[in-house]
Amino acid sequence: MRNKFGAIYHDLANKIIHHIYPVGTYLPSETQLAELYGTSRETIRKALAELLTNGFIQKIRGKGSVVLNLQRFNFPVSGITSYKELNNSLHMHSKTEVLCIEDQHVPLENFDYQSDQNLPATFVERLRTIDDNPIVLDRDYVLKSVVPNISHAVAADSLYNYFENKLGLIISYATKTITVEHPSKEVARLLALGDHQDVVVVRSQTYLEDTTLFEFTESIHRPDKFNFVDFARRQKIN
Amino acid sequence: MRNKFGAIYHDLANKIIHHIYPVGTYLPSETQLAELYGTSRETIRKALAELLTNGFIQKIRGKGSVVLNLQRFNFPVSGITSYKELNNSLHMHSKTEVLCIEDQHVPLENFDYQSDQNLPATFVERLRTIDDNPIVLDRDYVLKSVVPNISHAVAADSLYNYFENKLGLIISYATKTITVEHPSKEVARLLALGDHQDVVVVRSQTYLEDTTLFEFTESIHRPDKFNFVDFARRQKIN
DNA sequence: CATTTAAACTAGTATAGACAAGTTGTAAAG
DNA sequence: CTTTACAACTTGTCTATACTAGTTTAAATG
Repeated sequence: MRNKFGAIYHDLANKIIHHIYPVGTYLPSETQLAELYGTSRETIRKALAELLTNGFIQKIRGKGSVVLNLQRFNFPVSGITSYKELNNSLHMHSKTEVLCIEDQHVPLENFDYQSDQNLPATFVERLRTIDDNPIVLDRDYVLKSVVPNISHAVAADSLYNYFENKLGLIISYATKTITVEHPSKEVARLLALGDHQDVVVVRSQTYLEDTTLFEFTESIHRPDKFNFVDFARRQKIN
Repeated sequence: MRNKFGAIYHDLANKIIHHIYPVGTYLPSETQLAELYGTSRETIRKALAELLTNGFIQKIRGKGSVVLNLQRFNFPVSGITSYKELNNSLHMHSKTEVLCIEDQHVPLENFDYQSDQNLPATFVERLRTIDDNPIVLDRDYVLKSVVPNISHAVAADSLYNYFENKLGLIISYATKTITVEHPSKEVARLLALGDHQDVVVVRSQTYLEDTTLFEFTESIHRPDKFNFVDFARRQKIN
C-alpha cells in the first residue's frame, strides 16, 4: 500500500465484507477513524469517498456512514474488468479457446469511430466457455502502435495481465456501449445459438493513462448468459 | 450554486463542452486555476476530481489535465436518469402513455429480493413511444411507505420530477441489472415485437439519501432500440 | 407533561502549507 | 554533439485548522 487512504480504504472494505462492520450499522465517525488510524480527518474522508462511490457505504450528514448491503456484488461486470479477473473472483473454472490471432486493421465502422487512417492492430478472437458451454466470443483489436506483438500463449492466458504486469501499460479508462444484434451465422454457430436468437454485443474502446487509444473490443454474449450489474449514484453537484 | 467546487466544476464543464478548452489540450494548472477562481488548490482539485469521474478530463501526473473527447455523451444512459430528462436532453419529442396505475405488492421474485413481508406499492405501467414507435415499457413499483399516492397526471408527466421537486425526496443511488429475456405475449404486443424477438430488461432498485428503499423498476426495451453507453475508469486504489 | 433551548455530536466545505513524485526544458559537463 | 544534472514546472498525498450545517440528546423552561 503506497498511500494511506488506499490502505484505509482496503482495510475498511475488508471489514465491511467480513461483516466486522455489519450492514445497516454506522462506521465510527470520521474523527474516531482519524484517531484509530493515526491520520488526519481529510485522509479518512478520501477513503470514505472511495467506499461511497463503490457502494460500500452511504454517508448521511449529521449522522454518519451507513454500511450498505453488498449482495449485488456477486457478479460485478461493471467497470473495466477482464474475463480472467472476473472468473477468478467467482471461483468458476472456465476455458478460453484462441480461435484466431492475426494482423488486421480495426473495423472502425463497427465502433462508430471517425478516423482518416487505418489503424493496424493484432486481432485476437477467443471463445470463452464454462463447463464446455460457450458464453462469450471476445474479439480484441490491440493497436500495433502500442503493442507490436502478441503471442498465442499470452492470448490463451490473459491479455490484461500481460499488458499491465509484463509490459507495464497502465490501463485507465474505457467507453462502452451495449446493444442487441443479430449474429452472423458464424457467430451463431460458435455460441451454439438457435435460429432467431439475438446476441448482446458490448463494444469498448480502452485508453491508457496518457489518453492514448489502445484497444477496441467486441464482446459477443449469449443472451441467456448475459448479466450486467451496476451500482449508480445520482449525479447532483450543487 | 451552494459550494465553490460545484460552481467551478460546472464552469469548467461548460467551457469544455463549448470547446473553450478544446479536446486534447491541457487545462490551466491547478495552481493557476486556484488563482483564477480565487480559491485554494484543494477546492480546485475537488472540481477536477468530479470532471475526472465524469470523463471530461484525464489527469496526468507531472503534466496536467487533458480534455477528453465527449462525443460519447450523445446518448448517456449511464447513471440514474429518468426517461423525461433523457428525452429533453436529446431534443426528441416523445409520448408517454399511462397503461395502468393501481395498488400492488412488489413482485419480489422478479427482483431477486429477499423479504419476509409483502411490500405494498403503487404500480405504474407506462409505454414510451417516439414518433408512435414503442420503445420502452416502464413498470414502476413505488413503495407506499414512502409515497402513499400517485396521480394519473403525475405518472403522465414525470415521476422523478414529482418525487424530487414536489415531495422533496432525495434520490441517491440505485442498483441495476441488465438481462435479455423472452417477453410475455402481452409485452410483445405492446412493444410491437415479432415472434422469437427477445427484450432487454433493466431492473433497478432505487434508494433515498437515508438508505430507505423507495422504488423497484422494470424497464423493458425493444432490442433494436436499446443502447447503453457507459464511461468506466479502471479501479486501482493503491 | 410538552416544548424550547442548548450542548455535543455528526459530516460538509474551505484554506494554507508542506513535501513527494513525475515531467520537461535548459544549462553544464564530458 | 551527447549526456548528465538540475531547476522549474506539474499533480499526488498528507496535515492542521476553522468554520458551516445537519442530528440527537438532554437539560431548562413554560
